[in-house]
Amino acid sequence: MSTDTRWLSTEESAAWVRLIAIAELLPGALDAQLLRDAGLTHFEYVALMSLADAPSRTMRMTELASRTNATLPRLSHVARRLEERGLIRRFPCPEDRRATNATITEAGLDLISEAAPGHVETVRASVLDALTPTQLEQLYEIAGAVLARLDPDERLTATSCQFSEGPAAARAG
Amino acid sequence: MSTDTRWLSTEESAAWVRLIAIAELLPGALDAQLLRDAGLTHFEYVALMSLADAPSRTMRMTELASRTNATLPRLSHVARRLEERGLIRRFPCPEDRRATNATITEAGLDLISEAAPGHVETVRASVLDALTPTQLEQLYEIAGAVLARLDPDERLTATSCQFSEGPAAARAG
DNA sequence: TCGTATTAGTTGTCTCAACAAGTAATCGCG
DNA sequence: CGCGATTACTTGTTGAGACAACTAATACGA
Repeated sequence: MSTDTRWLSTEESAAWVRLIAIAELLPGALDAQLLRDAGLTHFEYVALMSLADAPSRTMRMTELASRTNATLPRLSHVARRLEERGLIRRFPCPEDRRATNATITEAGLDLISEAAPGHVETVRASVLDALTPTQLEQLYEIAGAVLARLDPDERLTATSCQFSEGPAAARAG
Repeated sequence: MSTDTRWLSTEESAAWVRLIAIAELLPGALDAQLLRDAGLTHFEYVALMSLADAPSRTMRMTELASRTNATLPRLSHVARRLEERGLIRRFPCPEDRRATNATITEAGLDLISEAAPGHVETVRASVLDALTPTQLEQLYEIAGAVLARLDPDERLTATSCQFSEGPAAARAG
């Protein structure tokens, strides 16, 4: 019955409580702003951004699901809704006709281009602007160490560029 | 149209992507372990722990909702399910008969006592054991700075002791 | 080349959370 | 008092995600 549990020290408990509070609050804060200003959940925003950054603005459903930490059924439902709104298009993959490719449309690019500034502003206001440059570096290292446990094959962090002028640049291509 | 957006630098973007990946993955990891080993969601576990740590193991629904970042309707549904399972009990508050008090039962205390070691083990395996003592201290400071933005009145971090021998101690009381 | 296993996605079912509306008790002010 | 406003909570409805079952296409071994 393993009564030899290594309980948390005061320091560990305090840090953990704060981390879990962030994990609880952050998704809601991001969803709230994006839903209010662009009618998109954070998940939909990330999915659209991933497509915008992909070569030919196109990606396989499986690949997109992996990058966004979604199950394939979940992505399938979300993709149907985004397609109904005209933000993406789906078509069978020529090379492997089992597969489906998703492409972001012009309307989708328009939407994320409009949404990006407000989202970046929220990211700054809720997190980044609260940290010193030193803390930003520390956060990078700490989060890297944690993700080595939570996401060993780096599915979620493989995305090249989620911000800067990503969407606008994709636009020009 | 505010074209003067301060886009994220490379360092900011990298740290942000990692943080958001953690916020995405951590709740699922905690839910998975607790559901598998104790039949509880992480939310239910935190709610029960909050009650176990409260004076007389009792708390007002509104207070509990605030501490767990739940809306009152959500907590109401969850409390009904927990009550049906015999893990908590609800009764009208004597002082203010609009209010409802929730108390954790003996069965509830038993369950979280059994669940706590496995949960702590998961917390260690997924986060804490990946960090050096220095990084733990840095995480504490960083998370504090972020929560000053996300949770200004410290609703989520007000809980005294979520770990160590909290539940067992409450038991003796 | 036939048949089975595997891969890729979609669809259906159930559970849960968000939102809105409803109920009941208390407060506040004339 | 007494009546509207507020507070505390519950209930009903809608929508989204998890899981399992299903379809379709490909890979591969005999």
